[in-house]
Amino acid sequence: MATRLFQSLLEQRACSDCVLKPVCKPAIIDPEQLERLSDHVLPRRPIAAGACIYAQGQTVRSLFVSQAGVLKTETLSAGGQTQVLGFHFPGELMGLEAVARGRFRANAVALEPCLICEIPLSALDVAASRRPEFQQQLLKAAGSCLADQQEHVGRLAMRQADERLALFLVGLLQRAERISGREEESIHLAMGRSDLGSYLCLAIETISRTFSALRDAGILVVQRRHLRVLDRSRLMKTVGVSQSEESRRA
Amino acid sequence: MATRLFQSLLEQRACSDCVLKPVCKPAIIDPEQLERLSDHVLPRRPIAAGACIYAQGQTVRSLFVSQAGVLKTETLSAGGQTQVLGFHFPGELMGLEAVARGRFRANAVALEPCLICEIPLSALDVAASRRPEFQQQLLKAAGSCLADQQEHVGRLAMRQADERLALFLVGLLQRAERISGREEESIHLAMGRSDLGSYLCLAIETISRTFSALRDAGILVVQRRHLRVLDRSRLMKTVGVSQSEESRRA
DNA sequence: CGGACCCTTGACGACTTTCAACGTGTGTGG
DNA sequence: CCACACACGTTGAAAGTCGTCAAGGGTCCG
Repeated sequence: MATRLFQSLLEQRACSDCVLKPVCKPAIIDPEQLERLSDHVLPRRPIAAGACIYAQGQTVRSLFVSQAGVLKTETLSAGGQTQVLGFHFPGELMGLEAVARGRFRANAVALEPCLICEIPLSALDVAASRRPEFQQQLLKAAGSCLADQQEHVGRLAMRQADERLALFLVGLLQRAERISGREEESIHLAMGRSDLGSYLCLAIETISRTFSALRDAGILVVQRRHLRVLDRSRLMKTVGVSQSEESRRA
Repeated sequence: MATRLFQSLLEQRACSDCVLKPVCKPAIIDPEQLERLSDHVLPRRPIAAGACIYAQGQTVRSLFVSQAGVLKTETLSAGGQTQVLGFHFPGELMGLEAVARGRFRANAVALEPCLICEIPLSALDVAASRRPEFQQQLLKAAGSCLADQQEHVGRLAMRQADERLALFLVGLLQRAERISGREEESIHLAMGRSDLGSYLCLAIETISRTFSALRDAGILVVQRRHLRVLDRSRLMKTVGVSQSEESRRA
């Protein structure tokens, strides 16, 4: 065990030269904390698209953060159907929901080639004992995950399909803009219609139709997984004001 | 600030005589940890039904655990509508989702008379610095919240209304049985149809109709908020096997 | 006893799902 | 280099479920 940690120390790369550093908002907010933690983060590991970084039922030994690339988490429900629980963008902590029971509750699958940082649970303890404030950071990261999940519930509560999808797209825009720091107008969807449908609890046909409706309305340009936002204000307005409500008011 | 903490120490009651102790699984798992923490938990406070223990937008200074009584958390969305995000049973940690941004994202409202434990964030720090393992407990509590929320997303993914409601009821049964330690057959709903509908993303009429359907099927006895489970196995079977699927197979 | 609130029930309409067929893009093999 | 297969995405038509509107019944409290 100690040898393993030692080995990881040998192989480590400092987080200070990690592209994640300015991005890693939810996972580790304070760059100073990052330095502390860097002693115990395993080296980043490249992951192929479609590969699994952890699987439902496995024992939890580490948490994960993507440095580059988007992942999805999905559970296999009783009926054998898969349910996409979330998408995880660079800098977002993964696996926390598993520590309570000690086993992963879902598969984490790379949607595109990824660079993954693995953080052994033992490293968290070490980091926390060295720097008590680190616990606060960790707690904030946990709170952030929880807040994300709650936001998703809020999305699902949007009754109409167009509201749900629009809210999701706005979220994507904002996440991308937080990273790049500038206003974005194009969106690349890392996930297919199938994953999107499962995530938003809509049939893939409904996803497709809703994209078409947004296209016909002149709000989006849709080319498979590449989107361009033509009318940002109307996209925002779609959230909370569904088509049916609009037509009812007219 | 220090005075305030000091005062809380004077008023404190030991968690060791807390009815929550054997119950407090998600919040603080190890009774020994409870002792540690007890030095810094504010005295329990009785809360009237309908009262608010924290409100959306307020600055977070403490986390909360109910000792007795169920609460709901709800957000006011842009449209002025409220969305129930969760129900919180005794022993479940509340407020964690707020620590990331520093402000509560929802109102926490008592559905019945409650006894609430308030845990100042500063107390968490103190407890963690005294006992490093406490961080693990806290992390598990956070993971537990996250897992609960994910389970709820899984519920919302159940397409049919009867599946969602049945899954919710099964969850209630299991929670009650975890606390009492014996098999329960009656359920008391702390929440009205309105909150239930918002939580499950269904109209209250649909909730009502679904209850009636379960009653007509001989699965439940429904008397307002008091339920009795007549046919547990068929209630379980309703989860994952909706009426329409059953009739389709027939 | 009246009123307010909560819950139930019915009818209708709208939205989404389902089933089915049809493009389109990509990759493999000839 | 082309042909084919396969996965992915789109579109159409029909059916079903749930939401909305409306009315009625039950319970608690003043």
